[in-house]
Amino acid sequence: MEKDISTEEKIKNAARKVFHEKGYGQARTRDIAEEAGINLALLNYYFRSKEKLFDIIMKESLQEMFGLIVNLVNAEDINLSDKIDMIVARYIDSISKNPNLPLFVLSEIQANPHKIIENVGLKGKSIANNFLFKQIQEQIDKKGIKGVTPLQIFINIVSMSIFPIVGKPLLMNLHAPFGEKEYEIFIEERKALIPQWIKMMLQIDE
Amino acid sequence: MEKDISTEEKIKNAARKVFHEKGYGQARTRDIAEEAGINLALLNYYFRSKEKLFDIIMKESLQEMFGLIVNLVNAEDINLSDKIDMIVARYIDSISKNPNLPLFVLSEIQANPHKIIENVGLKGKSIANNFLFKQIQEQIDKKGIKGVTPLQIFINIVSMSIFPIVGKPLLMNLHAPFGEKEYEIFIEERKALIPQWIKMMLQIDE
DNA sequence: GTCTATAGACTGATAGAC
DNA sequence: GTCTATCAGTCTATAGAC
Repeated sequence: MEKDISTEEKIKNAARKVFHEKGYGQARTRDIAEEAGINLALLNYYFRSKEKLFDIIMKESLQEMFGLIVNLVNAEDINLSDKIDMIVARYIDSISKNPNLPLFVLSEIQANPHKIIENVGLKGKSIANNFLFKQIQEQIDKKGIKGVTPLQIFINIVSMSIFPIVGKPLLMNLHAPFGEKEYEIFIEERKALIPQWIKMMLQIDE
Repeated sequence: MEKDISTEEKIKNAARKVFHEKGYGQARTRDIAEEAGINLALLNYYFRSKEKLFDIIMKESLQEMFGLIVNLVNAEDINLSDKIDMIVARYIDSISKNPNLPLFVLSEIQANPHKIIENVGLKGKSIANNFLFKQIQEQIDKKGIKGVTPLQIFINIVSMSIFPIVGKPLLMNLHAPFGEKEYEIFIEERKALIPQWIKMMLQIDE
């Protein structure tokens, strides 16, 4: 199935998988080479070093994690209620397909905050002053909700969507009996529940 | 300030710090020894190997993360509303003091699920059927709330409390201008807001 | 471009003196 | 118990053949 893609792409796919699973520290270039079905030397031929390969994967991973909802957040032709539905659905679907992504990004930043943020280009970008925040603020003002900011609501959306997926192994071991099937149902239920809860917080009536 | 504690304790404190920051893979035994102010050989004298030392720290970390609220969750003499307040406050305070803890635990489980769960004793324990879940279920039944389970609510409490602390570095870089001071206020606000939101979900009137 | 073989650096762990 | 010195293994990276 990966017959017609370039060697470079094969290595990147393998690197993404291994880095996401093990993290930079525990990932071995040999693992990546083996996973890609090529020789170790070839990895350095294409990417010069483990670190350079990592930087590329990290940059793409950040893109993957935030690019997901950037369009949605900034869209001016979608009303707040629909937008909440769509952000939750998109986050849960996307992270479910790539469950290691958030923990990879977050823990690498924790292990090496300066490097990731400076070298991989995250500096200066801001999520404040986007259209979604404006829509939330309008709703807060309209209903006279006290003490709530758009950022708080946004963090709630992200928290409630991502955390149960990030914590899947923990959840499946702590809440027995909880098999794959039960977990899937649990997440599917959340896809409907989270928007309801967010709208409750913002007093959006449907 | 650490004059009267044993060498063993000094090493454990150093190990906890280094492991929590860097994770197992990127932590070096030499870093731990230096942080503890002792020689590398002494680390192996007390703990035989990096892995054994890690297992001890991981066991304690899990204890730290869950032991926190076990008493609270099982307490039969605290009503649901107060319990929600206390769980949120305790989680936020404790994780704020030890912000690397959750990501350390979660990402090590991700990197090595079998090992952590089997070797470090997490198997068989269940959070279902505790008194908090019973209290939440009663409230759900009483109000006739549809489609919501105690587990969903519990995950919401944990998600909304932990995630903003875990994601602090990201948050502080993505939502400029956001300094230490602003972040502290943001978290302090959440301490009051999260219980309100949870009670909203459960239709608890105060 | 892709391989084998190996250099060179780092890391965990131990031997042995005190 | 604590140290210095060092080994043995592993890892990244490269040289060089094809």
